[in-house]
Amino acid sequence: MTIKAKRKKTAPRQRTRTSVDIAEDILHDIRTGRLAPGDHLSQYQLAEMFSTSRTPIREALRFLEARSVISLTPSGRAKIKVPTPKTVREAFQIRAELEGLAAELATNWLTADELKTLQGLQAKYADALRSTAGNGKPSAWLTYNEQFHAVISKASQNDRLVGLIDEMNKDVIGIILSYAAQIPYHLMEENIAQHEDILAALTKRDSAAAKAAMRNHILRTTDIFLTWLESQSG
Amino acid sequence: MTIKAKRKKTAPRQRTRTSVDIAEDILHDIRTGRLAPGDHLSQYQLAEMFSTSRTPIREALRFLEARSVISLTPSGRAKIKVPTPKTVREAFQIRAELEGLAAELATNWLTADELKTLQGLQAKYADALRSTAGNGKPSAWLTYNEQFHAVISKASQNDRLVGLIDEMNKDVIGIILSYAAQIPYHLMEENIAQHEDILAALTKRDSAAAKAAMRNHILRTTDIFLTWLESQSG
DNA sequence: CATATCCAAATGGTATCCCATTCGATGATA
DNA sequence: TATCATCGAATGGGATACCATTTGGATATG
Repeated sequence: MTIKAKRKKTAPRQRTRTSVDIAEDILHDIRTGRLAPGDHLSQYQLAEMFSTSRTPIREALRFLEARSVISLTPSGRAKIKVPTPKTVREAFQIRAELEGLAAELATNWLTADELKTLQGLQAKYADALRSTAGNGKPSAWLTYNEQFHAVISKASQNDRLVGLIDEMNKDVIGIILSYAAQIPYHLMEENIAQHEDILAALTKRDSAAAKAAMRNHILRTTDIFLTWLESQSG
Repeated sequence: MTIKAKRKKTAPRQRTRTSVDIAEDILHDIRTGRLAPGDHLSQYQLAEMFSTSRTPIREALRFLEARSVISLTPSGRAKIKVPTPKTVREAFQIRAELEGLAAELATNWLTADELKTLQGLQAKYADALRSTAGNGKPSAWLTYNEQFHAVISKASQNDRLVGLIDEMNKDVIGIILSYAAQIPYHLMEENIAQHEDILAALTKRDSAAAKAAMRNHILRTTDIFLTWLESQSG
């Protein structure tokens, strides 16, 4: 009773949304490698894995299907989509456009505070990137990179755009970026300058330049990444 | 019996995917006005409406939630999102960028046949638009417009982009465009010239121009539409 | 060894229950 | 009369059990 009452006060509505939460959890498991692209997702296994019944699992799978994270075999089996060079390029092409637009719009809205935040993130990003030059350490700079992009995205003031970018990050890009930790430093180095370019354009309130810099940044990174990826597998 | 047997032969696998079909049906009902923005969707009512049980309905709702067609109240009630000038502008801003990219990419891939198709559609579009100058007839030209954009989108060869554009069309844009039949002709007239511009750029294989023309077209149309909409309600 | 057959597993859908929360109308009170 | 409290119906999320169908592999057979 007491516990129940307390729970009501501290977290009044944990009631709903579990199926969406499960979808997010699955996404997270994909990002962290617990579930791999190509894996088949059994509803029963998932139900056990998340200590729940099939009902919410099925809803979560629909959710992921709508997000095109999974595909269904003709028989209905859910399979985690496998990124190919083609789909990666497609996704990044779109992301370049979307984030370019975000940068363009953000130019009008970024506050002095946010610009300062971006500068701070950029400094930490560059530091982290340089300090991991040798070792293939996990992902210190990955976080700063994500935050850098997130601040700009949010500042676009276009909620739907923010949602779309976020969705793409969770769905595809994030999975891809998890490879990024393995890319040699010298290939990533130019990213620092690209972030500087973006920052400079934003500071000057030059929306066209900000857009161009952001597009260029993402497109270049795509090329670097795909070239590296091919050099690994080929 | 006979009918049932026949159905099994002609359409062997109507088995799966009904929940997604229901989602599409709901979308369709929204587009055609049977369901209106702001409506609350009761799982029980929908189940009855589609002669099915709650389970597929719930899955369909997740699907629509992932597509952000509906939003959930804190209690979990599904509500069809109501487009506001802000969200409309947001959606079209994104669409302008996405279709701009599609036009840019399509420049490299469009075949002579497709260009011819576009010219044909453009002629029919202009005709239909002019012939409905007076009366607020339903939507003869709407179809040609959709097809015109669809051909370009497909020609981008970026499947994910095609999916995104299609999704946006079904989710928001399509609903908005249903208003378009009511807009006076003189406001729509310049759309003909804009389509010409796009077509010209595509014919000249000028990807930058095609992109710019497409963006301009969509952005202008957004302004016209929103201005008109405000003049109606205000 | 190749092919045909059969069965277990998994899926989608249906039908009920159950519980917690929310909504709404009814009725009490200031 | 207006506001508030209350209680029951409606609704949503979840858990099970069951069924028909499809798939794919195991098994049997030529």
